[in-house]
Amino acid sequence: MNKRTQQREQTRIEILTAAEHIYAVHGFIRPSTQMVAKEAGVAHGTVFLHFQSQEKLILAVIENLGQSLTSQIHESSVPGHSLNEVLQTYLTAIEANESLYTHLIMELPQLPKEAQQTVIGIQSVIAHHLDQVMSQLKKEKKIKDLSFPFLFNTWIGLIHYYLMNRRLFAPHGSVLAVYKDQLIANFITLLEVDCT
Amino acid sequence: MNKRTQQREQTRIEILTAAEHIYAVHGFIRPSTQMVAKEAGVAHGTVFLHFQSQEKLILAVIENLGQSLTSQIHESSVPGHSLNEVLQTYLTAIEANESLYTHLIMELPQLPKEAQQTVIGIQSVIAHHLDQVMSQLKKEKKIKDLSFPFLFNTWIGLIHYYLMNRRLFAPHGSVLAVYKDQLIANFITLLEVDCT
DNA sequence: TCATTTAATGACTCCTTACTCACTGACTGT
DNA sequence: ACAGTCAGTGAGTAAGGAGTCATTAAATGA
Repeated sequence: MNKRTQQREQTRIEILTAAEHIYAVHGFIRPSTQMVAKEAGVAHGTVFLHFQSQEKLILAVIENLGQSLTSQIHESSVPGHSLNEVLQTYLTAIEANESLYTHLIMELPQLPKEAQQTVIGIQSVIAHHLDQVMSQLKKEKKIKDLSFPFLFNTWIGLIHYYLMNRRLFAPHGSVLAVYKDQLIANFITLLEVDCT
Repeated sequence: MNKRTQQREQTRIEILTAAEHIYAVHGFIRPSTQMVAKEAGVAHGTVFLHFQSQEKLILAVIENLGQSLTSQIHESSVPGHSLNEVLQTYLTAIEANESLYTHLIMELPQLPKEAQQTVIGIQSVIAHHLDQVMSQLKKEKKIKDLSFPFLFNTWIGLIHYYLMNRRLFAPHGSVLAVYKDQLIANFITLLEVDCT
C-alpha cells in the first residue's frame, strides 16, 4: 500500500471518528457537515470526497456502532449464562457507546430506514440470548409465565427510558454506570415468582 | 366582543388547530411554518401575526396538549380507584392524543426547555395517583416491595416504548387501542406477589 | 527529472426556511 | 358617510446548510 492510499484511508478514518464524536454529543440531525469537517480538521469539501452525502456519512457511523455492539455482545456471551449475566452483557456493551446509542434510538424515525435495520439487528441479538435463558427459567417455574415479547419490551423500554432521560438521572456521566446493577436486580425481582 | 376581535380569535384557533394536525402527523421539528399556514388556509405572514415565532407556536400546541391531558386525568380520577383503574385512566387520556404525545416525548430534547416542564407536569400527575394506590397495595403485601421510582419508570418506559414503536405494533391506527388492556393486565401480573 | 495522477481545498451555487413589512380592504365609531 | 384602525397578505430579505468544481500541490512512476 503506497503513501497516497494510506493517507486517504487515514483521512477517511479521521472524518468518521470526528463524526462519531460530534454525533455522540449533538445527535445525528442537528450538526452540519461543516461542523464535522472542522472537528476532523479537514476542508468542507473533503467530507464529500470520502462520503457521497451527509446521509451516507451518518449511515457509516451507525453501521460502525451496530458492528461494535453486536460483536461485543457475541464475544462475551457464553452458552449457559444466567439471566443476570445476559442482562449484564447487554448493558455493558451499550454503556461503552451510551451517548451515540441513545441518540440513535431517539432520532431513529428521522434517520434513513437503513438505520432502523441496524437497530433491529442489535435487538435481535439480545432477544435471542434472553429468550434462551428465560424460557428455561419459565419451565423451572422460577419466573412468571408471561409472554416473551412483553417481558422483552418491558426490559428494553425500561433501559431506553433511562437512556432517554440520562441527563436527568446522571447529569454528568453515564446513566448505566450508575444504575446498571440496580436495574438488573430490580428487573429480576419483578420477574421472580416469590411468596414472601 | 366585536366582529373584528371575533374574527381574529377564530383565525388564531384555526392556525393552532392546523399546527396540531400537522405536528401530530409529521412531528414538531420537520414541518415548516409555511406548511402550517397552508393547512390553516391563511397567508404565511398571518402565522407570525398570531405567534411571535415558530417556537412560540410549538409551545402553544404543547401547552394545550398538557392542559388537555392533565384535566382528563384529573376529571376521571376518583379517590379509592384500583390500580387497574388508575393505569386505565392514564392510558385513555394518552390514547386520545396518541400521535401528538408520541412526537412530544420523542423530540423532547430538540424542543425548547419549556416543553420539558409540560412533560414533567403530566408525569407528576400520574405519579401522584399511582403512588397513592401502590403504597397501599404494598402495605397489604399484594404487590412486590420495590421502590416506587423503579416501578413508575418501568411502567412509563413500557408505555413509551410501545408509543415510540407504534407504527411497528399498530401500522394503521392507535397502539394503545390495541394493546392497552393487555399492557395493564401484564404489568399488574408482574407486580403481583403470587405463589402458583 | 518531469509528466501524470489524485487527495485536498474552499469559494461558490442552489435551496430551504424563518421572519418582515409595505400594502389592501373590511370593519368601527362618530 | 367617512376617516381611522387593524387583520390579513405575500413578495421580499437574510441566514444557514448541502453539495460542486476549478485549482493546488504532493506523490508516483517512467
